[in-house]
Amino acid sequence: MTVRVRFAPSPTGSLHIGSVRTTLYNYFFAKQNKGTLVLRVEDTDQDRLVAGAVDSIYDGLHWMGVTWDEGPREGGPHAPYIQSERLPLFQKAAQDLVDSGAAYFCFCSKERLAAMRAQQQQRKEITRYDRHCRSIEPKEAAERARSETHVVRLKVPDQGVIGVDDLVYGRVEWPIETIEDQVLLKSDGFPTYHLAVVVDDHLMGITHIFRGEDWLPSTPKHLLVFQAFGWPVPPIAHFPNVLGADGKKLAKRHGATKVEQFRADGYLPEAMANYLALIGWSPGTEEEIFGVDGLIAKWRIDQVQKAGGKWDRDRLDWFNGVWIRRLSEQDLLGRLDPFLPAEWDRNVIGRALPLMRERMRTLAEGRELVRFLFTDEFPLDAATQVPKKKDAVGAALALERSAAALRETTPWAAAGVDAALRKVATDLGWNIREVAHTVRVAVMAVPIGLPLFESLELLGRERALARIARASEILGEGPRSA
RNA sequence: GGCCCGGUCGCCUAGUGGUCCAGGGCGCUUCCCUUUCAAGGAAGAGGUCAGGGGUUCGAAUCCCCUCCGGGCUACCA
Repeated sequence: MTVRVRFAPSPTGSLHIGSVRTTLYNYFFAKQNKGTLVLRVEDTDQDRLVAGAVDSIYDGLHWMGVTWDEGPREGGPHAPYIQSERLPLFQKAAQDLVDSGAAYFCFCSKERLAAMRAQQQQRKEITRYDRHCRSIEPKEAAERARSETHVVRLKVPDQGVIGVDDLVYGRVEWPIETIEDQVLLKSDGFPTYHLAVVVDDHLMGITHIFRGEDWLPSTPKHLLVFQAFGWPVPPIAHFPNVLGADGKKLAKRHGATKVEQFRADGYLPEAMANYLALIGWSPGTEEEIFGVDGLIAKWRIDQVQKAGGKWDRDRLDWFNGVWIRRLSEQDLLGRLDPFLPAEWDRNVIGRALPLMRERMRTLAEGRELVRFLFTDEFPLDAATQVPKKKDAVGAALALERSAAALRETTPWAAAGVDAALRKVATDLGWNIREVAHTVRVAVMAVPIGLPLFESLELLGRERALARIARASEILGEGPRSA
């Protein structure tokens, strides 16, 4: 049997990092089994639709390198792949269940339901539907359904136990009396999630149901629906949630949660996939740098963790740095490009690249590292120019001597700059670190960054001298203004 | 409240009865390298394996209880 798995996002916002992890696992499984991956858009809640959400799903997943075989834009043998375009299928399915006596029409108003729930809560009872409409004669119900607004509810058995052998969580069982007569078809004619997933997973020939842990509690509902139709239940697995630092499901308040945000911040898809895959899965070895191909080869569902994993930005940053360093210069330059202003000379960037790559954890950081090469407009602070244990007068002298030395340096290259500044240091009785510090701040504004000598080479003699001159002026003003 | 799931260093995790007085990675500390910062190298701190009872010659690993955390509990997905 060919493996067919699906990922079924709701277009209710831009692509969440947690959904990406789940999708990745589906993708790995499909690929390693030479199976088919299906994208199905579950837009059965018309109130929560967000424009552009499907674009976000496509953009985000494609950026990550995930591809699928069937979907809204790809088409396929089970089209359409958007649930709102499959309404007749769900309506027929619901009607079949009513006809077979497994489901019934319910005419209760939302107000009655709300009042009932409030009462139950007040009496500290379990809040669930009281099956008020379940006793209406089918004939009468069918008649009323013609004119009255109604929903279709599942007739849940009175008692018993229902369970699943989850591929990750193992055997999980629920007492049936804790499950209410679930709404299958809403009054607007749309199915609920619980009807739609079951019907579509069956119709689309899905062989393995993989989804996030938060769906585990509603699995018995789905089991009951499968049962009502008399359909076989495919193997099911739930994957542990991705959590925020506080242990709760990762959400907006925890910071960035959208793929596009990470993309915009300069994270590489390789790093995202690598990092994400390792939340909730481990190869069981000490290897941890994996490309997507490696993940496809190594990922195994029986190695998936049950406990949720917390999001750790530092670890992501580390993975990103690792992947940045693994890129060829050519490749890295290409990735950097969209992060750089168009007017920044790419040849200069290319020359700076070897200096940058070990210092940037994100592409955006890379941009900041070379900013000083392209703009003379940055704030200079006299105090930071002065090395520890030195004073402004000394720093001014160091700058003056450095400028003089650099004026003479030929050819204008890092090695010569190195030698020249070392000589200045010796003459001054300073440490080269101290001279470099002062010059660095004069030229780059901050005491950290790319190596100074190479940076000066890239900057060019004239601009370097101009900046040193400017810094000297500011240094001279320093004591007076202070 | 009810149902369900989970609980190994701050974080991601290895570990499925002995080779574990618990291993790796991130982060942290120190040192080396060094013009800064990184990267790289070396060393180190950090864990009553949630707690308590069992079972067993032997338990992080099996059983029970407790505690803590989380998810779900809609005509949301």
